[in-house]
Amino acid sequence: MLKLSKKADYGLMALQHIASHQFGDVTRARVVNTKEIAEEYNIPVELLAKVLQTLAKSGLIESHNGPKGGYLLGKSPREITIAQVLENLEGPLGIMDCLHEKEGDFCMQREHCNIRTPLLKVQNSIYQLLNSMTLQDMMGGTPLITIRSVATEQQGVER
Amino acid sequence: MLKLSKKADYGLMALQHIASHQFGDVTRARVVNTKEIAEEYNIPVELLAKVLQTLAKSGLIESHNGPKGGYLLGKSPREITIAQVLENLEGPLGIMDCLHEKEGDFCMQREHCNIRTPLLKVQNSIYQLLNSMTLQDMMGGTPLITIRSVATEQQGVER
DNA sequence: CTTTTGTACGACTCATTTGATCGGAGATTA
DNA sequence: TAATCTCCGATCAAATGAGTCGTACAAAAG
Repeated sequence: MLKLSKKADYGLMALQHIASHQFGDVTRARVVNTKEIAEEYNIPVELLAKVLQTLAKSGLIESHNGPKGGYLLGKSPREITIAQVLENLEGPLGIMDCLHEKEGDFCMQREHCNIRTPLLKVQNSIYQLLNSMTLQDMMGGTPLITIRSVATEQQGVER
Repeated sequence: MLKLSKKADYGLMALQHIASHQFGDVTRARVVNTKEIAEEYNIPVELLAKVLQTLAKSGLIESHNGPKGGYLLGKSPREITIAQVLENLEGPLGIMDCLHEKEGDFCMQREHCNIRTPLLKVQNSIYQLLNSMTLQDMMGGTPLITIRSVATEQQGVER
């Protein structure tokens, strides 16, 4: 129920990985390639490649072609929110079809629908939640060796 | 993305309908049957029937058999939350598989997963949101007040 | 300049989930 | 007691998503 798609999962993992390596050593930001990420997290390479291509197309990451190539973050980790990632990979998020449909394309129940208004509020709240959490916030919670330097210099999620 | 299933939609509509008719006249609570609801909202009768059966099995509504039979609310509208309805119809809600799996059934990425912790917080926030909104809030009476409290009460990740 | 290595990109196939349907069993009213 | 209306479990078809394959392109190495 309300489960995220694999593409979304893989995309978030990859972004976290790229961000960690890029900010672990700022002077010479490491370019990470698809194969490296795929092997690290046991993700099918071709599928991950497709995900990264989509993210690159939207500008969240930059692709560098050729040998020694790979991906680099396109924006600051503070500017990349979970909502952005999900929408880029899976289209606009809405808990109901009719909440983001165009005019004249109503669902069968629209006429007497009695749950549209309350669910719209729920949807907005969820979006606000996802849009308030950035990639930066996601880097603080996992004490990995490679990103320890990052964790010490900036604390992530505050509540 | 993050779309609710048809069963969930139909279930919420039906519950709202049942609650409205029962709440409108408490002394002789009207028993509404499947066909009536299906026609009102243009829902396939057989599918709606299945949804109502599931809800009845969990105790959220009571089924009365025979002619003049139908369904009745099993609990107070205040005690029925959206989260309860969704979980009864679609199983435990989790934005990721690994967040409610049993021991020894880890996903492939679990070993080096770097997004588990932050996403767990997101999931908890969403659950809290859905569990704080009741059927009472969804009824026509005073939707604005109750819903607004939910939106402001959301315990998201603030920065 | 040629070769080699690795990425980018599109189309395709397969599996899982979801939506919808059918026929039978049980219960209540007349 | 019989007829009618409902609940209920099992089954089938469609849609969505996960994953794969093969080709084209770009850059570093020889």
